Order: sequence, then structure tokens, then C-alpha cells
Amino acid sequence: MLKYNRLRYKGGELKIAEKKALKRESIIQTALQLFSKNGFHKTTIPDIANTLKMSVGNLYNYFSSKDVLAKEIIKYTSEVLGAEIRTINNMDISSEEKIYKIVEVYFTMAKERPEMIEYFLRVYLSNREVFNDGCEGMICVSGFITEIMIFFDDAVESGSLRNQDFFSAFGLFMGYLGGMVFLKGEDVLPKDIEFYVEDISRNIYHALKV
Amino acid sequence: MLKYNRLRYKGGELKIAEKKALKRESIIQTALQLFSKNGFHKTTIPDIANTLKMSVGNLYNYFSSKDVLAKEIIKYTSEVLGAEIRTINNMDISSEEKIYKIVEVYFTMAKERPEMIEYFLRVYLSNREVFNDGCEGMICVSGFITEIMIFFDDAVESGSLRNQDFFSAFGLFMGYLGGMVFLKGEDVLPKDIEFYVEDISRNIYHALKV
Amino acid sequence: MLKYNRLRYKGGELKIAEKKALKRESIIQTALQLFSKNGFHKTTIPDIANTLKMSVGNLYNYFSSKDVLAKEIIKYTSEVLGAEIRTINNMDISSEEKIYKIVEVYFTMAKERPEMIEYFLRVYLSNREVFNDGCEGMICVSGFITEIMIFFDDAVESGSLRNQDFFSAFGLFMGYLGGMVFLKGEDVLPKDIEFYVEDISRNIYHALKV
Amino acid sequence: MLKYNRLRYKGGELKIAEKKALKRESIIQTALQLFSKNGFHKTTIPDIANTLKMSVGNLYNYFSSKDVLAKEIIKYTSEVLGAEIRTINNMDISSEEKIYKIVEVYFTMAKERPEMIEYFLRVYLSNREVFNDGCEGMICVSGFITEIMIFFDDAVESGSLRNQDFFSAFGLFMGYLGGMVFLKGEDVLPKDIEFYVEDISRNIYHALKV
DNA sequence: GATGAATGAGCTTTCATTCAT
DNA sequence: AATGAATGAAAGCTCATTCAT
Repeated sequence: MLKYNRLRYKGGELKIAEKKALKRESIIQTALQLFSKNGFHKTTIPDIANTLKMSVGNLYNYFSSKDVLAKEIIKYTSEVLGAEIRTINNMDISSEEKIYKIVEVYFTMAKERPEMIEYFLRVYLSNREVFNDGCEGMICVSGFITEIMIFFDDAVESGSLRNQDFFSAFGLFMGYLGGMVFLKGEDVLPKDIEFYVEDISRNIYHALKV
Repeated sequence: MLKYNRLRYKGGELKIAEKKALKRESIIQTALQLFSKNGFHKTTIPDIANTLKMSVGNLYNYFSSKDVLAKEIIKYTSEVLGAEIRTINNMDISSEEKIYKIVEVYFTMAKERPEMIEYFLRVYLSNREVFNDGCEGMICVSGFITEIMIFFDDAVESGSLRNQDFFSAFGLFMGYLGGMVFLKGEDVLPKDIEFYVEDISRNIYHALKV
Repeated sequence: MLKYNRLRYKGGELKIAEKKALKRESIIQTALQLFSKNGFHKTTIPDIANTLKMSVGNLYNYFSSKDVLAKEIIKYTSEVLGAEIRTINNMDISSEEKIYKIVEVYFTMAKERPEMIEYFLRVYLSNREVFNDGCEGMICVSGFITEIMIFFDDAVESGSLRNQDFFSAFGLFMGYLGGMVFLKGEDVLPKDIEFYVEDISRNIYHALKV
Repeated sequence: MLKYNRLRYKGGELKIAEKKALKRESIIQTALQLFSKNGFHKTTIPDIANTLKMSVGNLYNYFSSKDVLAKEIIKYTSEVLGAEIRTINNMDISSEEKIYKIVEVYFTMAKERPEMIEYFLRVYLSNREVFNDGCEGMICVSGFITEIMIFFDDAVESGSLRNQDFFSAFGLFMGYLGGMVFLKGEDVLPKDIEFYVEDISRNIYHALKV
């Protein structure tokens, strides 16, 4: 009977599934913003539901717990960031230029969608107990890590960057960029974040080049 | 510092003040450990009191709120770290060697007293609402920042490091080192943290040198 | 009974009524099992609907509330048990033999369809607030009580059982048999429930005989 | 220091511990009444706290969860009932008289403290999921069972009751008496519960005697 | 200074029921 | 008849903080 319905109401059903997917994403977006702005523990489920003008109970039809929601968000965020870097990886430019573009894309995102970067810093980084179960060993951020790894391996292979332990290089990217965004969030940077693209991409390049 | 107090004060009533200072510090130490291990929100005041075998009520005689305690801890931690770097700043060695020593001291601390570094990452970094009031603009970590600033200014003046916006350099130190310790905490580093001293101090030096 | 309906009604629209009756019964069966196994409050309407692969909304087309469903089930269960005893009542055997058969039938049901007996113990017995309105004074289990009453009156009239307050006798049947099934459910009985038929029917007979 | 305090304030401390024990018992009493009257799931922790004019939070200082409270109550109830029967067991009277007294004591309690018996029927019997963990195999009601077992073994040894599987006899006591109290609770008994002592003790004796 | 019982607001999560489709 | 997203009140439980002793 289900099959029958599927055939019969194909258009209708698809619209429903689509609608649900859209709502799911809108929950992710809203929760991402609230978690980033107010912290994981200070953001309540009713906060999220109210912002979305939906009921608490219904929110649980989409995500079975607050923790599950937090994990879906980090995956989502990691994918988005990873996709940006993938584009750069696929460009036919020098490693130095790629570094510049990665820093640029990261800081642009920190400016235009600060919640995405801040989620890393303020939610993922510091609520180990939430992500321990299901995100062990950074698998929930593999979307992002993988692209940095590809960038680094390519650059080493092409002879433009020194060969060293990947994590030494990864820590530089992740930590340096994250650190700058943190400073931005603390309002201590004397200049706009984009001002630093030049300095920082040069520093990174010098740190890693052969 | 404790030793210093002991020398300074003599007599009966001063011993009481001394005793109180000692207890105050033991609370800081214990809370530091628990906050770092379990997170700020997952650590309760009763948790801290139980660990110290003292009553909750009495704990409040030393710190008027959980938030105040958290702020005292970040200052304390920042002082300890800052003192270590001050020692290095006062050495008569090259900037390159200083960088090496700073990285070394940081990673040694991450290994021997991981709670001090993790407090930065897991508590200070991500509970803005707690530190907003009283620690604006990173004044509670000025003990650490100041020393990095002195190191950097000296090195620029001596002509060994390139002159650039201080925060570009500071973000590199703070972010890179913090990032590595985070990776260590996530258990993703294939080698012991101390293994990375060589790589990372070289990377930092190359990034900043003239 | 279902078979009977099938014979009685013919034609298209009647088939619909038949279909509805079938579905109604399947809901009762499923809910009976779930309520018995997991308890009334731990069984949710979605649980029942999912097990039946039907929607919650549709389930409400058959039973207007969870409480109504629970009441229908106790009536159904009582009818089934009553029917079994009715058969025994109609047999041309001694009261002693009837007691044996009643115990036997009860324990066989406890073994083969444990949910029917457990529903009495775990749902009906303990959720007074659910059955208060509509099942006052045990009218929802009259199907079962009536047959025990008929058995007892016949036996007294025939001179084989002592004349005493009906409830003294009824409490013995209901309580003793129910108690044994409870012990079975708690897994404390050293032997299979059927082993006890002999003992228990003898005990009951001795308790009640003239 | 603790030791010191204990010596110093011995009187005071004992009073505090005593006070706590009293409060603990008052919680048990109140929860027992509410659980029995309204059912386990329909009684909320706020209900209990309000009745006691204490705060919800403080109640949790005495019992770590609703389930734990329920288990403490069944142990308590079982002890009280067991103590009553122990007294009878120690009397120098015939088994027949002991049966009479057991039934009498049970029905008296059902009349004067109905919540104790009803707790067995309406809470313990039917919320398996609550008692599963920690009360397996009826260990939480062993206070009661043990005394029935002692009564039965003594009576068999003295030659006054037939030797049979203990559970056949235990089921008779527990089920029959419980069943009668259930009927009382349903308000279907035409006479006062005490009226049935005579009938029921005779029935039990006849059921079990040699 | 020291104790820990007490408070109560606030959290996450559940679920019977409704209703637009 | 059938669907299942949506509602929202209410549950169990936690915890920073207070205060009488």
C-alpha cells in the first residue's frame, strides 16, 4: 500500500520529504547561531524552538537529543568549510597562492558567517563530553581535515612545502586561524580581520615552505 | 609565591591569613583540575567541595561565586604561564632559541600539568558569558600575553624577527600551541607531544623571522 | 467470533465493516501485548501504532483515547477467559474436576498467552485511575466473574462445595491463580507453571469443599 | 578536624543524624500513601514534596531518584509486615490459630494502614520496570516472604500442614489475601473486610492441612 | 570559619492528542 | 480511512546559592 501511495502521490510525497529536509536544515542553522553566540549549555532547547517559532516537542521529531543536534551541526559546519577548501585545492595555482586563498576564505567566513567558525571554537573544542560519543578522534570534522590534508600532501609532493608530520602543519592552520578568530571575537584586534590575511598567509607560507 | 608569603608574615594572626591563602590556593588547584577535565558546566560546586573534603558553604567563604572562582583561576593560570616565559625572556639567548624554549615550556606544561593549558582551551575560550564581566579584552590573561609581547618586541628590536602587527604574531603562538594541545587531548597525535617541539619551533621561527 | 461475522455479512460495504472490525481486534491484540509487557504508562500510542505499522492518527479512528483502549482490552480479555470457563461449566463433571480444569485452563493460558493474564495483574489491577470511569465495581471483568459465580453457585447447590460468601471463594480463585502467575513472571518458581496444577487445584478443592 | 568536631558536638551531631533519619522516614510514609492512592506514575515528585512542605531539590538529598524511593518503600513495607508475622510465628499456638492470626493481622493492616497492602498490589506488583533493577527475584520483599516460609516450614515439621512445594502455599497466602484487599479497594465486598477473617482463615487451613 | 540541609528556578525530554492534507 | 507533523503541558532531576546552627 505504501508503494502504491508512493506512485500515486509522488509529487506530493517528495514535497513533504523536501519540506522536512528544509526544516531540518533550518533547525541546524538556528541552533548553530544560538550555540555559537551563547554557548552550548546556555542555549536551551526552548530557546531554539522559540527562535524557530516551533514547539519543543516538534523539534525532537527532527533531532532526538540536544547532543545529537550538536553533533549534526559540527558535521554540517565541517562539510561547508571543507567544500570551500576543496574548491581551492582543485585550482591550478601555486601552494603559496592556495595558502592565501585558504586564509582568505576562512576569514571571510569568520566575517560573514561568524557562527560557523565560532562553533568550532566555542562549542566543539570545549564540550568534549558532548562529542565524545560519536565524534571520537575528530571524525565529525573530517570534512575539513581531509581537505587540509589533501592540500598539504599535494604541496609536499609538488616540492613546494617541506615534508613534515602532518599534524605539525595541520595544527598551524587550524590553531592559527582559529586563534585569530578568537581574538576577533574578543574584540581585541585593532584592525578588521581581513586586514590580517596578508600577514598570516605569509607567515604560514614561510613556516611551511621548503 | 607561597614561600614568599611565609617569609613576609610572622606571628599568630598572620598565620591565619596564611592558612586562608593556602586553602584559597588549594581550591583554585582543585577547581582548575575539575573544570579542565569535566568542563565548567559539568563541574558543580559540590563536586569541588567534595574533592577538597570541605563544605559547600565554606567554599563560598573563599569565592563568592562559581564565576568569580573561574576568573581567579584564569588569572592564576595566566600568571604561572607568564612567569615561565618571563624566565625565558630574561635569558641571554637568541630569539630562535627563545622560541624553542617557549614551545618546550608550553608542551612540557601540557604534559605535566595538562589542566593548566586545557583550562584555556576548554573553559576560558568557550564560556564567554562567564568571563565577559571582569575579564574583558583578555585582561585576565594579560600575565601571559604581556610576556609574549615583550618577547616579540625585543626580538623585533634586536632585528631578528620581522616587524608586523603584534596580534599576527600572538595568534600564531597562542593558536598554534593551543591547537597542538587540543589535538593531543583528542588523542589524534601519532607521537608524544614533546616530539613536536622541534618541528613547531622551527615553523614558528620561519614564520616570523626577517 | 470473527468467523461468525464473516458468515453473517455479505456484500461490499459490509466487507468494509468487517475489515474495520479486524483491524480493531488487531489493535487490541497488539496493545494488549505491549501494555502487558511494558506496563500501561511505559507503552505509548506511537509504540502501538509503529508495531502495527499504522499511523497514530488512524489509531485514534478506532479508539478515541488510550484509556478507552485499555478498557476495551480488559473487557476483551475477560470475555476470552470467561468463555473458557463457560465451556468447563457446561461439562458434566464433578466440581472437583471442574476446579482442576479451571486451574489447568488458567495456567495453560498463562503459558501460551501470558499477556492475557498479565494484563489483569500489571494493567488492570494497578491503574485504578484509568479504569475508574467506566469500569466501576469490576463490571469490565464481569465476563470472567460471572462464570466463576456460576461455577460456585452450581457447586454449592449440588452440595459439593460449602456455602459461603461468594467473594471469599472468588478471592481464592482470582488471588491464588493470579498470585501464581505473578510468581511465574518474577521467575521465582522452581518448576514450570503447569507443574502446580495438581497442588493448587487440590488446595482450592480442600479449601472450598463441604 | 572532623574527629574533633565529632567529640565536641556529639550530642548535637546525633540529633542531626536522628533528625535526618526521621525526615527520611516521613518521606517514605508520605510517598507510600501517595503512590498507593494515585499510582506510581500518577504521583509526581513535586506532589510528594508539596505534601511534605519541602522542596523538590531537598527531597533528592534523601533519595537519589523516584525509583530508588519506590524500592526503599517496598523494603520498608515488607519489613513492617514481616515483623507482624514474626510475632505470630513466635507464639506458642497451633498452626490453625496462626493462620487465623496471620489473616487477621493482614486484614487489620488493610483496614488501618491500607496504603501498606495497596502498595504491594498497585505499585510493586505492576511496575516491573521500576523494581527490576535492584529487587530481582523478590529480594526486596524477603522480609515478608521469609516469615511466611518460617511459618510454613514449622507447620509442616510439626505435622499439622501437608508437605508441598513452598510456592504453592505461598501463592495461596499472598494471592488470596492480596486478592481480598483488592476487592475491598474496588468497593465490591458487601461486608467489611474483617468479616472475612473467619471464612478465609478456615479456607486456607483446609487447603493446607494434612 | 565551617557545616550541609534547604531552596526553587530551570533544564532536557516525553507523549496523548489534534488536524491539515 | 489514513498520515505524521505539530502542540505544549508536565515530568524527573540538577545545582548555584543561602543561612541557621
